[in-house]
Amino acid sequence: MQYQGQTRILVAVDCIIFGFDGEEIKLLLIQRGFEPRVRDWSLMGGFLKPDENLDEAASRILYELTGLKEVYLEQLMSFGQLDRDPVERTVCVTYFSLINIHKYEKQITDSFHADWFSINNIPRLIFDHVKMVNEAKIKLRYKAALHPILFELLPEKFTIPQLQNLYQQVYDTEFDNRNFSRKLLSTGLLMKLGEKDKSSSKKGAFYYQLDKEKYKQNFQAFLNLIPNPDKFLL
Amino acid sequence: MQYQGQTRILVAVDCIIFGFDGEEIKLLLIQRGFEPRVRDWSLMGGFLKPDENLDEAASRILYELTGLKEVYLEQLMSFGQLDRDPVERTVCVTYFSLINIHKYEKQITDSFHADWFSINNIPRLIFDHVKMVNEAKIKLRYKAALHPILFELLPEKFTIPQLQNLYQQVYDTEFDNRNFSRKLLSTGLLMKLGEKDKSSSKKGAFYYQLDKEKYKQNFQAFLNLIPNPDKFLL
DNA sequence: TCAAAAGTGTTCGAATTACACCCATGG
DNA sequence: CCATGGGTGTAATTCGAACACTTTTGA
Repeated sequence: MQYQGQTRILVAVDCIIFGFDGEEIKLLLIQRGFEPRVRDWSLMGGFLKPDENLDEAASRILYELTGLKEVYLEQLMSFGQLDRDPVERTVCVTYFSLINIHKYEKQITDSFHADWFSINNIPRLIFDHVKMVNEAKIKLRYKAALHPILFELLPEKFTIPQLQNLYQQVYDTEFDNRNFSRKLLSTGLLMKLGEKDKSSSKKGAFYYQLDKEKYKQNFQAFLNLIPNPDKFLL
Repeated sequence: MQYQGQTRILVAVDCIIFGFDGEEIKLLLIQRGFEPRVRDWSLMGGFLKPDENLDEAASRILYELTGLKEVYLEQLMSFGQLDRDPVERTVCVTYFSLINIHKYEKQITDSFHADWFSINNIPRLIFDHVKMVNEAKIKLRYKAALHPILFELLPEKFTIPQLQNLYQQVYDTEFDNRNFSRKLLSTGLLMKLGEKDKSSSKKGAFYYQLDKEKYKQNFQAFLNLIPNPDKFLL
């Protein structure tokens, strides 16, 4: 049984994948392997299959192209401009993903002609992918101002200066390190480890780890790490 | 030219329409006119046509069923569970809308078997529409905690007690009226009128009006009207 | 005259900001 | 021994929460 007289349309799923290399926020892009616009850079995407729902499609696409499972993945929004794909009318549901860049294996990058690009230096993208990236950046700022999601971008063990740098990149500003670490530690979400990371200073910075339990429980809590958040939202 | 070997799918657009009658938050629902589940209550929706984009489809649907144009309409999210529509696989893009209930003409309600339901007393809905409504409620709380969108639910002229009541309904709590009006007026978004509304008290409450210019400019501003917002978000 | 809602100010405590110095270490 | 980044404490201020009384007027 079917609905009569209605038009069926291609549905695509595209993923905006963020990473952080310790210096900059990065975006994972692939070089398109088919026409039109072969070799142009593009978000990772694919068509929705008849036997999968939207979240499954996003996970599949992410897995096919990065080999990663169980990563942070959240629906962003849908795009349906008539001419957004020159080949054929396609409605696109986008997801944004935060991944630990170090878990991402290099060989996959190679085999799919994928590459990380600094968020501030994105190449020309196909279709309306730039608009998608911009929406994702806005949502990332929103969400990260209220929820501790940026931990998803870091390795298991990280230092406070690393984390501060990450926030500074996301909000494109500088924070006072004393206030930052005080607020951060006051959340009780972090556990200090014995080790130090000596890669970025002679003194070394202590590693911390997320308290997974509290992280899950407090996910809905405000993290008021960002002073004057209204400066940065939308 | 078309993409080969891909499945095309029905795309629907459903609208979650909020109103406020001065007492309660309401939801506009229609009685479905066709099988399956004829006469069951449903969100207003329709299928995406080949010549319209998503926003246009949502506006059209809203217009067809309420006669209203230029109302607050924002994409919520998309739903794609395999079995969400028993007739045929359908991906649904939802929008939520805030309308001034008094602008909504009664005759249209009648002709479409539509009706307003208190948000706290929603009838059984078809498919996954309850899930959609819940997502919309969450998003409404989020958005209204950061942006002055609830004015969209009120008439041109409104009183501060009315507005406070609206916020109290949205967040299902009570606010201190002294703090509320102080914060509200400090935004500079409101202009006091000479008239009073005497319908709800003997003393009467002054009408206010939005300063449209400032409203547009300050749309991105926090309205910290809600104490402890983290209690209410998500 | 009284009941019922509108309107207004102050005080207190907490939270946020601004700010400067010592520490540890590798070179 | 010194340059570099890591780490900590305090004072001043702002901001938000709590709280109670007066006003108006229709019934």
